[in-house]
Amino acid sequence: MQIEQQLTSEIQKAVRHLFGAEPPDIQLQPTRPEFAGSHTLVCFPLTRLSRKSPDETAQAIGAYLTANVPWISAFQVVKGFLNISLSDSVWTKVLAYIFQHTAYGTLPASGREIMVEYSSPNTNKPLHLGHLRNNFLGWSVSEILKANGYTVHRVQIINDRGIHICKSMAAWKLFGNGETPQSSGMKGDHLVGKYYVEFDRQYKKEVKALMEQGLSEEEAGKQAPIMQLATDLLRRWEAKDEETLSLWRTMNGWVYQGFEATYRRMGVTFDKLYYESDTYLLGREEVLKGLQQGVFYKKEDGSVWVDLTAEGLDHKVLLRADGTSVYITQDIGTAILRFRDFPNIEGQIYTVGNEQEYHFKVLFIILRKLGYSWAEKCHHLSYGMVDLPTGKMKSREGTVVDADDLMDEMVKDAETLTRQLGKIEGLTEAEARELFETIGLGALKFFLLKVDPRKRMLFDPQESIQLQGFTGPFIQYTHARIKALLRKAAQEGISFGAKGFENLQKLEPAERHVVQVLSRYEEKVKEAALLYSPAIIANYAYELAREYNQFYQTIPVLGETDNSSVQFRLALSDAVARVIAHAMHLLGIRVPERM
RNA sequence: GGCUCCGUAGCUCAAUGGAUAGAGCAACUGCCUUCUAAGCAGUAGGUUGAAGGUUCGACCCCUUCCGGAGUCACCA
Repeated sequence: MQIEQQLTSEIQKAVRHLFGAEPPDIQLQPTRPEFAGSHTLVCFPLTRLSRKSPDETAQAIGAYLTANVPWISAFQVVKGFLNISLSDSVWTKVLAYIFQHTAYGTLPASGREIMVEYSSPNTNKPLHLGHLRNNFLGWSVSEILKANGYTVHRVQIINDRGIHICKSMAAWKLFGNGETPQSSGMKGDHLVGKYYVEFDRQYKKEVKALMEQGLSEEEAGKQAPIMQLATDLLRRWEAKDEETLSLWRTMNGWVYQGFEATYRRMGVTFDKLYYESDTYLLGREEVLKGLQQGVFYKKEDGSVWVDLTAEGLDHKVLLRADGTSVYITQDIGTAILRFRDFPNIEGQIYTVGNEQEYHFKVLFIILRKLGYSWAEKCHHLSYGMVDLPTGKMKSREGTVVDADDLMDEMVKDAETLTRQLGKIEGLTEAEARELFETIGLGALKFFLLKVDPRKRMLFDPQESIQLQGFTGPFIQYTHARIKALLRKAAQEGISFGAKGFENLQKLEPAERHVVQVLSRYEEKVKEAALLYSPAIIANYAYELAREYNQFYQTIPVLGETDNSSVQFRLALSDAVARVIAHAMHLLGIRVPERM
């Protein structure tokens, strides 16, 4: 895929020859569809060299190119823009290249290694819509980095200890009557989540009662018996009280079983799990070392701080007066531990909501101050919250869109529509189920990934998820359609290959357009990695599918009489199907053979 | 209040400083006797929050304001 480079070098030659000067950056961009041509040269920056108007400059370069470069067939000047048309033989060669490179879109291994963290849930409640965005993003960015030649290690840190799980434990002790996932038939994470909500309900009741007795809200909050039970459980946990540890292990075990089912359905996996209960004491040593090196300072009360005013930030506590760790201390320790576990990684990517931007800014500065050069390559993959029409999601109050429920609903919708359209004929029950799953999850993932990760997005359960238009199923459909076409070709005994169309001289505009979009794929894969943005891939996949559908709708493939054209169109279709499958794979979305 | 992010069609979202700001949904009109109509073609819908500035050229960069969100915890 070196058209761009070759074209650039020809333009540089032209500029040197015509204006006798070394050209600055050549600005090439795709030609807008309403004009003829595929590449557009922006001529304004060249006017300083040419000492001519933009139009005259463009005219001169265009004339030179068409006269001297055999594969440039035509040009057109529009208001300082030089639109360049390449001969169709270039495009047939491009297609031949893409068709023959089965790994098109996957860049060669770079030998570079990187870690991506995502998910990292608390264990007191099931996963919700926000986690879905997080997991799909983390997964997709990992795939995109792999396609860019990286070796990727996917990890998460499971926040399995702390007051939140103790709250669920407290409520379960009080109201659970020994309920288990088996006895209730509930998924483990949902069962534990139920008691988390139960805790909040009871807590509010108690606080209200205490306030009616004249206590302040703060005081009432502390004295509420159920809160005292929870903090007592936390104390016992830290003191390694066996009974408490046992309940903790049991309830976390329920949650993990539930999570596992959810992750499996989401199609998400991890290479290594870190548990906060193992890592929460880490970092203290590092901070003490930093204190000795004079990177940090100690206050009279014994607490340890870092001064970030030079970086335009504030002072930040790293160890409490009693010597215990805070959140960021743990993260310092965990980061260093991970670099010991994976010595070859050059950096870490943290998929965490944008409300923690300040935290990660501080974390990376501290790691740099401690002398870890890899801190430069640490990146907070920050994403915006998913809003509901009703406002913010609150786990405590149970006003969340549950991940399992949502996936169920999506798959059900997919099933309803698929049946309505009569598309399950000839499928076994198992195949049909798999198809509903593929479509439903494809719609959900695509919906969450097509938006720029940084942006806050709105999720309207009633209207947001569609199966038509700019959606995953639209792209899946295009893929299935091509597969049907290829099956039919095989049935009719038509085989095809790059040799079959090497002499094709003339292309239809619709054919040319599809090849042009195909030729941009690798650029997009690089760009997506650079920006950590699956949205770029999603938008590209949609553009490609749309372009192909236009072709498909207007140009016959198997009905064509000219054999070279049949060969070309089949190869084109095959290449589109493969690139769609590749792009969707980068998004973690499967594509069906039929739908 | 300081800092960060966001503000684009009725709604949800696009647009490496480049051409007449594009899609989908919703609304309206066409196209299944031809490879899958989850499709295609078309109509309508915009003072890109506002005002200045830089530039040959600004949704994009700078300044100020308006509106929204987040953060500034010895919670995680």
